[in-house]
Order: sequence, then C-alpha cells, then structure tokens
Amino acid sequence: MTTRPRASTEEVYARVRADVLGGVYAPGERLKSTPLCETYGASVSVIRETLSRLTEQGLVESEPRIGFRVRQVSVDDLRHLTSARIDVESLALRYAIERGDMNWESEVVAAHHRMERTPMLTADAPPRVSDEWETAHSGFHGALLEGAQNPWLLGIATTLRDAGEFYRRWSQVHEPGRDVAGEHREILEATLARDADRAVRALAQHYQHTADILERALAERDVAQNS
Amino acid sequence: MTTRPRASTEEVYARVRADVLGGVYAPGERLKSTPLCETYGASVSVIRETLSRLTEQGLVESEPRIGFRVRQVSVDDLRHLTSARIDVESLALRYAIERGDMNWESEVVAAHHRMERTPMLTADAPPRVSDEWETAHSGFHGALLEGAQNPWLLGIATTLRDAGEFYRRWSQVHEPGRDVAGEHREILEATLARDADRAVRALAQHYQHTADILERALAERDVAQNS
DNA sequence: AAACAAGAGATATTCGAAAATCTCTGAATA
DNA sequence: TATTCAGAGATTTTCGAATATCTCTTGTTT
Repeated sequence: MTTRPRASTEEVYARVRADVLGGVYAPGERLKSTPLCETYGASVSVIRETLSRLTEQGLVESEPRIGFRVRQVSVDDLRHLTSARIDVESLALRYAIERGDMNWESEVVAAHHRMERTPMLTADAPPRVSDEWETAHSGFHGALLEGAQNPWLLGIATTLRDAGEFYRRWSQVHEPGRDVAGEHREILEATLARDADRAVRALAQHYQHTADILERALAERDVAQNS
Repeated sequence: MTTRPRASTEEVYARVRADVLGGVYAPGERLKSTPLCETYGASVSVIRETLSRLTEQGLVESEPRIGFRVRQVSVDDLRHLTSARIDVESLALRYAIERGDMNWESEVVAAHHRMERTPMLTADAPPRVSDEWETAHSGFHGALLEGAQNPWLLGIATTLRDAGEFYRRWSQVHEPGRDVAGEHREILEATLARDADRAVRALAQHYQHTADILERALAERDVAQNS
C-alpha cells in the first residue's frame, strides 16, 4: 500500500490552518508571507493560496495590497457566532433524531465513548485541554449531526464549529467546577431516547455555557489590554 | 475622489465567479488554467488563487493534482440545498421581524420597489430572466435578512443563496403561469405586519416552488443526456 | 484478445525573481 | 510646532519558466 504523497499545498494548508485554529498566532496578528515561507518551507505562491483559502473560511482576514491577518475576536462576534451555532446545530440535531438510523446511533455512541475515555487535561502546569480530547469532542458533536444527512447543513455547522474552536483554543480557559461530561451525557441520552426537545435544550445549554465562560475570559483580556 | 485601482486578483476573481454563477461554464466542466489565463488575461497564479477561493465556497470542486471543475448538480443536492436554505432563511427572517427597526423596514420596502419596477424578462427570443432583475431579486431577499443583524447568519444565507443562484441561472427556466410578484408581495406584507409565522410560511413556499420547477427541469435534462 | 508497460503530450504545481505598492522616517516648509 | 513631501526599505502581488504529475496512445507480452 503506497501512501500517495500529498500535494505540498495541501500539507502546508493543513498545517497553517491547524496553527491558526490552535492559537499559535494571536487574533489580529499579521501573517506576513516571507516569515511564513520560512516557517513552513514553501514558496510565496503556496502560502498565498493557503491564506486566501483561509480568508474565504473567515479564519483569516485580508485587505488587498496590505496583507493578511488572523481574524479579530470580540464579545459581539462571539455572541453572534454562538447564537448562529445553536440555531443551526439545533436544526440539524432535530433532523438527525428524526431520520437517523441504527448505524448513526452506533456511531454516536462510539464517538461518545471515545471522548469519555480520552483524558481531558494534559499533565502540564497549568493543565491545558489536550488536543486529543478536542479532537474526540469535535468528533462527538460531528457524529450527532451526521444523522441529519444534509451535506449543506453539515458544512455550515462545521464552519461555525471551527470558528468556535478558534475562540476556545485561544482563551484556553477551563472552569474547574463545570461538569462537561454530564452535559454530554445528557445530550447523548436525550438523543438516543429520540427526545428532540430535550436534546436540543441540552445542546443549547452546553454551547451557551461554553460561550459564557469564553465571554468572561474575553472581557478580562480586553480590560488587561487597555490598562 | 480617486478610484483606487482594484487589485487584479480581485477583478479576475469577481469575473470568474460571475461567469461560473452565470452559467457560462456547465456543471462538471473542467476549468483548465491555460485557457482561463488567456480568457481573463491573468497569470496562472492569479487564476489558481481564484479557483481555490471558489472551491472553498463550494462553487468549484478541486481534486489535487488533477484539476478544478465547476461543481456538479443533482436532484438530491438541490433538495438538500433547498431544505437548508429554507431553514436558515426562516431563522434569520424571524430574527429580523423580531428585531428589525424602522430603518430596516424602509430598506426592505425600497428593495421591493426596485424589484417590482425592474422588468423581469429580456426582449430576447426566447425571453430570459434579466440580470438586472436577478440582482434586484437578490437585493430584496438580502434586505429582508439584514434585519437579523447577525453577520454569521447572513454569511451562511448568502452562501446558500449563491449556490441556489447557480442552479437557477443554469436552468434558465421560467414558469409562465407563476405569480412571482404575488409571492413576493405576500412575503413583504407579512413581514411589515410583523407576522413571523405567516412571513416564514410565504418565504418557504416561495423557495420550495422555485426548487420544484428547477427539479423538474433538472430531471428532464438528465433524461435527455442519458438518451 | 486482454493485460500490461513505456513514452509523448497535456496539465497542474511550485518556485523565486521582477514589479507594484505600501509604510515609515526624517528633512524641508509654512 | 504642525504639515507636507521625498525616498528608502519592507511587503505584497504578479509573472512565466521549471518541475512534477497525470492521461492517453501505442506497442509489447502473455
């Protein structure tokens, strides 16, 4: 089995994207081509293509003739994003609960299990949310919506999730008292019980809770910056 | 007042995008760089950047190392698209009706007036839907959603609208008996009356009606191709 | 005849230099 | 002192040639 070598552009694109999403660059930070070329070992065309793709996704902002920068964050934007995300994912979850078959259910259960068995925090000091858990978490929410069987809806949900990821990774907050596992269990149970109202309520609360924590962190950061 | 000369990339991008959306290239048609370079008078990097941006939007499909092609269409895809579009726009319209201020109302009325006063069909034989009307039509639906004041939601709606535009322009069907103006008036009236349920119902019917016509045209085209 | 291999041509991709544009500094002017 | 201007340096943008890859034809082998 030969592993077809990926096109360089694809690889560089994936790495830059992961780095932007992973908080390697600060919101609003300029992304100059020359340094990026060195960092990722690619030529200016490849970097440029990557950045314009990310711009199209809203992860990067571009001003023609001036340059690219990581997208800005703000409390207002976070609120809009959260609202849109809750609305769209609720929609998709309802479809999934209505239409999802046994195979979908199994995938959801599997994804949930994977997430539960992945350690959430790293051994660092202070502890960070581990990349593995983030992936598993994303996988669980993705699996839930998969049942809606509408590629357009899924695509939209993914875009919004990525934008949310950006906020989350950047702030790297975590609330000690929060029972995230419990929130997920509630979503899972309601979904398997095919109780759409209850599942959607749980999902919305889950996202709203996260957003509230992020918003507080964001506000604190702004205060710190202005002083 | 100096008109800042747009970056060439931006101009080429806009032209290619308009052409893809406008049905100049058939769904599934390959978009080879060399011919495109000549057509638009740009170098391969500029064309490539344009195509990868359009790929990110879902208007163009790309297979690494093989090339770009105009996105495929299918009855299934149209159904998914329509469903997502109705759901998302309904959401946005509800917010708009709930939150929109007097200024928004005025914009909606203005956009509607503009559309009503623009001739829908060209003088060609057979008559086509005029570009001016398409623009005005798009403007009306855009103005409606503007009141939701959520950039994320608006962005999503725009993406879906563009994809729909692609289907519409490509098939260029029009139903002689259909009272499009009446459908729009109903949406407008219900919106101004702040009757969300009625407005959303009218909007959904409007899109579903269009989709049904397109679906029929699409099915006929497939039959014609397979024979 | 079918399957495979080699090679020519077509095409996508990558590169780095050339050109265009922007930004910032410091001197000249009002 | 504030404003304007010129120019050096930094940066983005564009270009077309060089390279890598794919595709299709033709010929060879089984």
